[in-house]
Amino acid sequence: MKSRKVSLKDIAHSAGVSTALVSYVLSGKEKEYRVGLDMALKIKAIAKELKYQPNLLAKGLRSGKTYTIGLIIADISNPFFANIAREIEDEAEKNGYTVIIGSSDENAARSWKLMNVLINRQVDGFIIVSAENSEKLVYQLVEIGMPFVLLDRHFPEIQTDFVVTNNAKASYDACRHLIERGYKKIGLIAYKSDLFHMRERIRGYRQALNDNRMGFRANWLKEVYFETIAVEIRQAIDDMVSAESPVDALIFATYGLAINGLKYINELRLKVPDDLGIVSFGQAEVFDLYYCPITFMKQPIELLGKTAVDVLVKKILNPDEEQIQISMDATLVERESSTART
Amino acid sequence: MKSRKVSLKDIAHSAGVSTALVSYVLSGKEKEYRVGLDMALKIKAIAKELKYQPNLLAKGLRSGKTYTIGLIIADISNPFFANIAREIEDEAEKNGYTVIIGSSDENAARSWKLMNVLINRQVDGFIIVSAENSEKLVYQLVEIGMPFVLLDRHFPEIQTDFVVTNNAKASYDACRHLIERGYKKIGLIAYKSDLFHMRERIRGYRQALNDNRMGFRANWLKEVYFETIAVEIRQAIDDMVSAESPVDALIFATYGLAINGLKYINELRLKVPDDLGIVSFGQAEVFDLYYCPITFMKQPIELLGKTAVDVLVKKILNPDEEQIQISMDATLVERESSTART
DNA sequence: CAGATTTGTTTAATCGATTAAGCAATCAGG
DNA sequence: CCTGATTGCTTAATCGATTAAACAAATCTG
Repeated sequence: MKSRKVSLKDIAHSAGVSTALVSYVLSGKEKEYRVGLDMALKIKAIAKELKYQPNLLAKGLRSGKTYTIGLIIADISNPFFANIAREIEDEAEKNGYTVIIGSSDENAARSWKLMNVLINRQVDGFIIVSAENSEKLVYQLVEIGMPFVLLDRHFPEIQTDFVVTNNAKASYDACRHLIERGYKKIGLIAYKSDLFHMRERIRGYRQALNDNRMGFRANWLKEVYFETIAVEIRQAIDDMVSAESPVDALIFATYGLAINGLKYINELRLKVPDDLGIVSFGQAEVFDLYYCPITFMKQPIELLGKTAVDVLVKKILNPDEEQIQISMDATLVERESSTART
Repeated sequence: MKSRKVSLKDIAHSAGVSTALVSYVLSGKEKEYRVGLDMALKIKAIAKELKYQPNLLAKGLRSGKTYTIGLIIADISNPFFANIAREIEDEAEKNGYTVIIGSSDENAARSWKLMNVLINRQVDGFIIVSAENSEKLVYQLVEIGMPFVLLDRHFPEIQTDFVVTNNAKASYDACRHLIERGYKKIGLIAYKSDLFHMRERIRGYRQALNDNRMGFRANWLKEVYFETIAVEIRQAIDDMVSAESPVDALIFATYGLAINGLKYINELRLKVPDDLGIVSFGQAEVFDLYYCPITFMKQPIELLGKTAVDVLVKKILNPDEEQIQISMDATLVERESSTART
């Protein structure tokens, strides 16, 4: 049963030739190394008969290329990341690469550990959705000359390749949309974070309010900690709706915030959009199936994933390629949760 | 910038000793191979200073162990699989293993291709959520003596290790629950599939109807093709609700069916649970946030994932371990979508 | 037909680690 | 002081592939 693995040597032996010849033939270099036609055929036949499968470890060790991409994301069980992972997987396969995914839990230490495991496995490059305070990773990758692309989030003060959404604009558009629909007191719930994409989502919102001469109150903008989201978001919403000047619309800066927020809004029996208009970031089936389908900023997930892979592959093939920085627009998908105020 | 990688040889050179010694020390075998204490310390110090990182390809090549698990699932962007992948990832890490995930798209050919890529990468074992008609994979793995565990689905006619949910019971419980709540004409929408878990879900449903002397009509049981789910499910539901004897409750056999079905039910403006009681398999945020939270059969995702890894690791360590076949119960989580009929 | 060229194949080093076997030097015991 | 055990380290083979260099035989050239 346990038929030992078939190696080049076995084929060579069976054909009565050296392993070199077998290698030449099976790696398609028969012309280049002028292998005899009949011998080439014979070797191919034997390889097929023995069901030869190359050992990619050996290949990688020798060649220094593993055709493997390390993907570090926050959490594969978050649909945004799961979807993007799927796109990356598919695009990578098209390019002959395999993807190894790791979840960082938005935790810099875990990211660091993951990165090292993957480096030791000799991945050819990284696609990274950065966790907070993980600049160190980026510097490390630069230092060892490892190709990488930041996805979805980047550090503006560090020069790197990246593929991201234009978050300030997305947030601006979300807010402006609510304004146009007649909402007057628009709140935003975001994560408490120094990550640029989150700062941008906050900035875009503030900007839209300003540009449209809308009022703003401190309790309309809430930043909650990722780790304690469940409790904090309740306080945040309580505060936003019960204040002397309660919000009439809410923007959720991420999918996770929306899920937690909507659950509590349901508990409070607030009706969307009559009591509260909603626009959210992220995307998932839940936005369609909510009793009042949720207006959301649709990020170009497919394109983000595909582009990240393409950029990375380009970088792997030519590390001296000049820096590639791509920012894509999100599009607003209007549903009933932001129906016009009368 | 591109500081070449540090190898054992570099450390050996820097310490003025042979690579063997370095290897002994860094792999913690200093006692066993009686390395001098001061030399051991010196080597460790140099390794740390040079920031030595072992090349896992070389290690794997030499030792025949890569501490890598191949995970083949239907689709990482399906929350059920994403969640289970996450559990597997975490449990694998605890055991010192890295996971490589591939999505098969419920496609046997793609599964086969994926399996081979992973075999070539010398994974130590597989966790597989089988696609239809992929018995061949199982036979292949058995033949080459590769440890593996089937997850979520298994082939009853093939003796393998597996970790699954007791689907007949789950389905039975789902149906009985609806019966107990006073529903009289209960339908089931499943996938058209020979996969055992799907047959079992259908069987459990039929059994529950029988045991409770409930009526049954052919148009209450629909099987739709995975590939054409979006159109087919509309026909199916049309047929089920508009027949001369329309259903008053519906069981969705999977998450994907539920999503598509609920969308159409919304379109039809059918009210849950008044027009239609619902129980679904699968699990996701959407069940909580639907206007009428959905009663569902909660599979023990965490335990399924964890157990699959544990079983696989056991098999890897001791391939002659006797067969491990584990079936776990799903629990019914009651929400408003199956509120009692008056 | 001698020398140059081409053709077809082998030899052996290499990637980075592991590990069995071997070899000095030191030490203990008689 | 000799013998045998112990300690500390080195040598070299190995995992499975790649590939530069060498080599022998066949073919060409003038």
